[in-house]
Amino acid sequence: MVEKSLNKFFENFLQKEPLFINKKSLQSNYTPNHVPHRKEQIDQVAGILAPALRSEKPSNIFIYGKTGTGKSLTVTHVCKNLNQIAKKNKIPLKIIYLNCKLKRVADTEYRLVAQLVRELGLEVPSTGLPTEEIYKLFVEKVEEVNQLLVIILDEIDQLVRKIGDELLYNLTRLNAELKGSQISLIGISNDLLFTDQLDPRVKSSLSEEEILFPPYNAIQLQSILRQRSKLAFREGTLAEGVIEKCAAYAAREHGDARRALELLRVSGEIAERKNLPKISINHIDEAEEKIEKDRILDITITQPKQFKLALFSMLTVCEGSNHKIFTGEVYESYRDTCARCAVKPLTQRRLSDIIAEFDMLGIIQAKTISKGRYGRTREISLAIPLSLVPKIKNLLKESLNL
DNA sequence: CGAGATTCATGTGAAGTATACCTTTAGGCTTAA
DNA sequence: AAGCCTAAAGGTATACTTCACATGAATCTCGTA
Repeated sequence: MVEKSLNKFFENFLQKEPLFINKKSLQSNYTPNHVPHRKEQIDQVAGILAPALRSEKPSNIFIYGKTGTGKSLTVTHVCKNLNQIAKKNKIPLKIIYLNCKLKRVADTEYRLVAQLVRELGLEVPSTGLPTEEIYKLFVEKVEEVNQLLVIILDEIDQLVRKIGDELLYNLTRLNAELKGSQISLIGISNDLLFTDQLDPRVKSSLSEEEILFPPYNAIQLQSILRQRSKLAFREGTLAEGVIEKCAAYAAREHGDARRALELLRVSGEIAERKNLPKISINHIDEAEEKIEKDRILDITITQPKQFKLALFSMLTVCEGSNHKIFTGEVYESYRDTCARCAVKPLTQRRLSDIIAEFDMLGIIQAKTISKGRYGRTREISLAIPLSLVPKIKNLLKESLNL
């Protein structure tokens, strides 16, 4: 019985005209052949990197602009082309892209360099070696072939905020040790004021060239959406005004094109699931909710155990009280939670750091305040919709065996 | 009444510890000459 | 004697703990008007 209805469901699914022709073109890692409204920046990046084709070291580049202004896209687009030409003409050129905020991948100096070595095709242990040694391995591996190496460090601001700018200094200094090869760095930052916090030496060598990416305006966003949706959807799937609304939503958030595209894609998925032939304006609101929800759920389930416990405690305390909550309360609740699932609790010192990390992730907002006679603490409030709290708590409960 | 001292709860930095993993080295065993 | 394997020794990065000091405004204290 069940089998039969399931069969039918899949049959129907197959017969249905899909809304999407090519969903990939709306996903955030997609690189279109043509990048609109970024001609100037593309030319700049290309101009700076071009000497690589003559085996001269290109200047380091520092790129900044808000999220979704096409920074990564532009750079990968240029590099893709550069790589093709280099390959065709047998020019030794290697381009490595690294996202620095990935937890447990590139969030410390050791791990970042280790990751670089891995990209060059050499397995290295996750811990145990001196950082010096890792640098040495890296240099050796680079020197194996006389080549130019372009390293793209995305979201570099997050990394430096966490571990300082020494890493960048070391990287820029490596060129002095290299004989046949040379390294160029491309730093990408979402924080416009980031360079101010850098050591002047690092700053001057990292930003030999600087490129600013301004936000897209609503008109530009619309044209981007049109271009991509032509690839992604069957004709006539978009109701009147859908693109305009997506663009408007994204323009409201400092012209974030990534968000606009995501809105469109998720709207499409929602419509498809509902068996509707068209995407309507209402789906966009649903999509916005879903995106936010997915983002938060994704962050929560990928946290390490102690972080989950801490989050669970914060949610519990927040639920139970209507005022802003403080570190002390969270810690008490956290200890209870630990006791319930037989985990040895961390110290308050450590919890304090964990809370600060959640603040960075944007799950909560934490502000240190002084309550005068009653001490000093963090004032914590949730940065997620209240309606989501029970769902997250359940998820956490499950994964913690509570 | 107001200036300055006090106080509280926790932020925060530095140094120390536990753990998991790494390489090196020394000793013991086997093997081949 | 040379080669190979193994286990101990000695090293590192990372997550965490311990210790000690810093913070900063509400509250208290006490001198003065």
